Order: sequence, then structure tokens, then C-alpha cells
Amino acid sequence: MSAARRPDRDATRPVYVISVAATLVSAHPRTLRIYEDEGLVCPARTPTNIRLYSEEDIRRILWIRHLTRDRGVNLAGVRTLFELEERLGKRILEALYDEGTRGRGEAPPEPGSTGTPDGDPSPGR
Amino acid sequence: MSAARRPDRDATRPVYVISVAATLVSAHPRTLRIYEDEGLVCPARTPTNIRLYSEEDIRRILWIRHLTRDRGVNLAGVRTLFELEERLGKRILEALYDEGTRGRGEAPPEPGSTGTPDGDPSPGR
DNA sequence: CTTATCTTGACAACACCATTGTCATGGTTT
DNA sequence: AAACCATGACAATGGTGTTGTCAAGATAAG
Repeated sequence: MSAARRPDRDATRPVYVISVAATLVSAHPRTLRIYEDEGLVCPARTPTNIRLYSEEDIRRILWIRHLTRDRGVNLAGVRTLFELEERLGKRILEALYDEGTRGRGEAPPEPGSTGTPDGDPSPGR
Repeated sequence: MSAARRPDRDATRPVYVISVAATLVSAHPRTLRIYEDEGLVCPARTPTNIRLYSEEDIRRILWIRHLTRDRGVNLAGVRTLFELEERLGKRILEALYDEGTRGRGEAPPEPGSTGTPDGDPSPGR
């Protein structure tokens, strides 16, 4: 217990540099910078301007990858969905997964496929 | 029993053939057929298989036009947004509009009641 | 110091998508 | 008969997503 009081395990703590983050989400570092330019993810920076991604950032990117690759949504659509979620203050995206897994075996929750232990990109383990 | 609410003014009543509907939303009839193929709109059909669009269909198409043209969302994104809205059973898309109007005390969603002849949820045209 | 990795910015290739448009053949409406 | 609709096919245009590279400079770690 008391894991919630350990900042070194905080999901918001920035830890991964861009090359590691890119590996975690099976994307090119170039792609991650584009996501940032598009305002879809905002990794922290070291005092010397180096990007550091947190676990939350990774999960957010995995959502982007799922929406774009599995559902064919473009970045503008992802931005709209994120904006909607923030505006409603709810995890509305989870509703998409309930449908995907229950409706039919169309979209299994497995966006990553390069040995990533994380099979669930939904924010909220 | 019949016509208790003047069905001739029901927003769900199919009235417009495709050429008229296309004019109303400033799109090509070809585009409207694509929307239907993509499952984004489902106009009624006459017994002889002619498409007839209702006011609700028109408004739905205007949402598609707004999302695609003004926000750059692709059809897959529109489908996801519609799916999310249907799954949550709320008019979540209206939350996107508050951003454009910047009005906090916007008119509350009033489902089921189409008392106003024109709610005009469509983008400024 | 040397090496590897990071930064921004630009350029580009590849495949895919949205929209409009046309053509053809045939059914429907007026 | 004329005008419209249905389906299906084909294509052109412009845009997007992703990856990739090259450059020049800053930073981290050996």
C-alpha cells in the first residue's frame, strides 16, 4: 500500500526520452514530434529542453495510435475527440472500447505489437 | 390517434430527394451517397427505392460538413464521434460548439422536443 | 574528448482519403 | 418523352499520415 504516495511511481512523472517513448508506442520519433506539434501530447522538458514522456503521455499516444491505425481517424479527429473529452471532463473514449470488444471482435484492444507489455491503451489501468 | 402532432412538420419525415438535399448542404449528390455508404447517414427510401432525406438527416449531414470542412476531421473520425454520441446517449457534439461561440450560458440540450422549427445546430452557413 | 542522442527545421516519398465529376445502363416520376 | 434517380465504375484533384533523411547545434554519458 501507500504506493500512491510514491512520486517515483507517479504516472505523470516524466521519465522516457523520445527514442524510448517511440519504441514503447511503436512509432518513429518523428511521429511523436508531429503529435506534439499538433497539440495532441505535451511531454515535459528537462531544464536543457529535452523531451521527457510520462506514463500518462505514453497512454495518450497509444490512444492516438489506436484511433489512427485501427479506426482510421486522422489527427484532426483525434484532436476533436480529446477536446470533447476534456470539455466533458469524462473518460468518454472508454465507451468506444466497450463497443469494440463487445459488439464484435472487430477491434481488439491491442494497438501495440512490438513486445509492448501494455495491451490496454485505455487511460486507467 | 393519427396526426396528433402534425406529422407533416415532423423533422423525421422524409421529404427531400437527393438533388434537393445536396443543394441544402452544399454538396454533390455523389458525396451524399458516399456518406450513406460509410454509414454516416441513413435516408429513408420510397417503395421504389428513391432516397428521401428528412430534416434530421439534413442536420446530420451539416454536422458532417462542419466536422470535415471546418475541423478537418475525416469520415472515420465523424463515424467515431457519432458512435460515441450514440453510445453515451447525449448531444456531446454540442460541447464542441461552445468553443466556437465562447458562450457559457448556451441553450441547454432539449432532446425529443423539436418545438423550435429550426434549432439550427448547423455551423454558420 | 568522443560518442551517442537530443533539438529544430526542412524536404521528400509513399500510400491513403475526401470530394467532385463523368459515363453507362436501367428504373421512376411527371 | 424529358428529367430525375439508382448502382457501379473510373478518375482527377488536393490533402493527410507516416516514415525517413539531411543539416547544424546542444546535451549527456562514457
